Amino acid sequence: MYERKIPVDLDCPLRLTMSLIDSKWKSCIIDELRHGPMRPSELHKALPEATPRVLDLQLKELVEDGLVEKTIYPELPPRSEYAISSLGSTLIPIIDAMIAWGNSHAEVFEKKYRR
Amino acid sequence: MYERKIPVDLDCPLRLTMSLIDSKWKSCIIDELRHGPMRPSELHKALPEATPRVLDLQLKELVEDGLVEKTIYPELPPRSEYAISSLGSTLIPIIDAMIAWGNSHAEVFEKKYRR
DNA sequence: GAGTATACCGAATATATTTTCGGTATATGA
DNA sequence: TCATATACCGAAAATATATTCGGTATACTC
Repeated sequence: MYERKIPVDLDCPLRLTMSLIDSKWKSCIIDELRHGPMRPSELHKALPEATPRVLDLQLKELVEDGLVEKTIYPELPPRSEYAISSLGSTLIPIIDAMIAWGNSHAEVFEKKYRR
Repeated sequence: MYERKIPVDLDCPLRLTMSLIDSKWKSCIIDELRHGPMRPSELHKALPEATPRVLDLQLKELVEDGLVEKTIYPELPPRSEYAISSLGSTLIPIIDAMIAWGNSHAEVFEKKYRR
């Protein structure tokens, strides 16, 4: 996450949690990684609406925050894998709750957000 | 929420849920309103880091999304109150889970985000 | 009459975030 | 030799979001 001029008060536990997952793709990335480690190219196939660049940027932040772990294999062509960390996996119940909420209430927002 | 040029795929339940609460102040607003209806001026006192303007904008979106209900009292000076709706209250377990997570892991991020 | 408080809103500006584009490097296969 | 695939990154542009400023209107108190 970029540094804000006026930094958010992260003493608030809600703000702290939100700051870790509230970007456009982070929660989706965590949701994808729950089933096992993935390479960046696999992640892009799973989330085709996200550009490789933005996945790269957000994976980097997730690693910095300790929610995801990166493994580099010294091969050519290069290979790396990203896996959810034990800290990151503690967020899964929250992700699950949001998925369940979205499924339960999708109809309410169906018309509103229909493309 | 402002309309995106390339609209997000809200068929994904996770993205749908996130889209409703992932702005800077919405989750905080919902958290404040859980204890009862509040007037805009009260909300601003409770969340002094948020400007009245941004609270106004985000309350408007929360009302549009059906998560918050607005009551206008025909008095002068004007008075209005915002209350969490029954739909909005179904988000409270998610908010609670995020608060609990933030409390549990605050130490991990203490140094990182210390001002 | 001047100051205060209320809720709300338009518009310009500032900031944050994402996207787009192109480039690094190296091995493989056609 | 040329195209492909891999992961990654810098920089500019585009977009999204938040902030700042000032203004609307009204009734109250001093």
